[in-house]
Amino acid sequence: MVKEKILELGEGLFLARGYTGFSYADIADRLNIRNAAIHYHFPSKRDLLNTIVKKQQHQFLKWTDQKRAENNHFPDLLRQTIDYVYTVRLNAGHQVCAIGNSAVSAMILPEETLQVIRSMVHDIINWFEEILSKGKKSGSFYFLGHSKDKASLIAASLAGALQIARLAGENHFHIIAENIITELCHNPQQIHEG
Amino acid sequence: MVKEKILELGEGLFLARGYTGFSYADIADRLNIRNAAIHYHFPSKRDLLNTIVKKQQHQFLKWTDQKRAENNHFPDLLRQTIDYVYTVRLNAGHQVCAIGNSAVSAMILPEETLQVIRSMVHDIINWFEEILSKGKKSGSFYFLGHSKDKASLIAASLAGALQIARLAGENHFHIIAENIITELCHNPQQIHEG
DNA sequence: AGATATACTTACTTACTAGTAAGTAAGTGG
DNA sequence: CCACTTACTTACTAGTAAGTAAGTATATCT
Repeated sequence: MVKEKILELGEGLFLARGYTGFSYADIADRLNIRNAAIHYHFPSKRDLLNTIVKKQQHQFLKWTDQKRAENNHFPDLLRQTIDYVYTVRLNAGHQVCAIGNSAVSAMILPEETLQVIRSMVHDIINWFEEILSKGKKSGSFYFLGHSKDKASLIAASLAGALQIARLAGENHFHIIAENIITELCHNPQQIHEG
Repeated sequence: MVKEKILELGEGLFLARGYTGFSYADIADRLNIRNAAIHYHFPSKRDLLNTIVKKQQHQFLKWTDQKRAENNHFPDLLRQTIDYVYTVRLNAGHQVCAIGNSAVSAMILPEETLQVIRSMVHDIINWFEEILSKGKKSGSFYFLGHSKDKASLIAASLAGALQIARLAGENHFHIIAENIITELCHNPQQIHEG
């Protein structure tokens, strides 16, 4: 379906070049259709962007629901989340995540889209919080302070890591991600007990 | 001087709206001059952007040289760095840092500018590394792994924090920044000694 | 068979983009 | 005082942006 392909290409272009960095012509050229065909499916660029971010949010929420049911080991769940939300963007060729991207365009983005993005930020932080607090209780994770604060720190770190990786090399992302996981899984008592 | 004002406005607009998110007209309108006057000082938009990022890099390097000479307490130095590089952007009204911004525009930015940005990424990471390794030796900081890796984690976290703050509220930045500092300054031995 | 909906195309408009060419007023140097 | 520079302006061009109006082929419903 063409509509689906427009969405996929639009998503890729948005995450790779930002809202003002791509045009309907970019999508039309790649699909070998005319500019107006995109307007048929998405009357305005705002409509397109809105559909893209809503789709992303929906997919993320569906994914977390599924993972919750699977009842995985918490460090695995963290790793899987990093893969699903961030590493995918790294491998898709110079993309950054929707949050980083939207933050840059925030002043130009339509309010409707910003509301979706804002709720996505909370969805991601809440998901990390859920993993972290459960993982802390079960003894898999060790960290100071509130789970919520640690969750937003991790969300910020990974969004930033994706950007640094894009400028300074892929390995930066993997190093940062491993650092986050190692720190979380490290029991401070272990150093002084052995 | 007009040239200086163009640079200042250009910097603000770039950090607030991204490279493709502002035009010469935006600057011209604000300074009540004509579009062509900007072209007189900066023949192309690439020239303008290049001057902006080079200026930022120069200022940062000058700042770190000065701070090195002052011989501050390391946690204070970290705090001052966060203020100088990031909090300024937060207070300037919905800006993000040059790294986050450039990462989003990376595919459209001229190679010349990307080279400056890439070296800025290294400058910032190297500066954090310097503070961290010295602070660790002197007993102010406690962390696992290499200083270099921790430095890039902190640079990523703060860049991401600025973006999350822009979408979800200023307090997010301060919470994340405090979390980073608290964790670094926390001696794991202290929990089990008292 | 006729009406209607779907999924486009062609051809266009309006608005804005970066960038340029030519001219000018106000200084500066010899 | 004349040549030249600085720092612009006016007026433009070429290209691209989003968006629209009108037409068309194909499939579906009745």
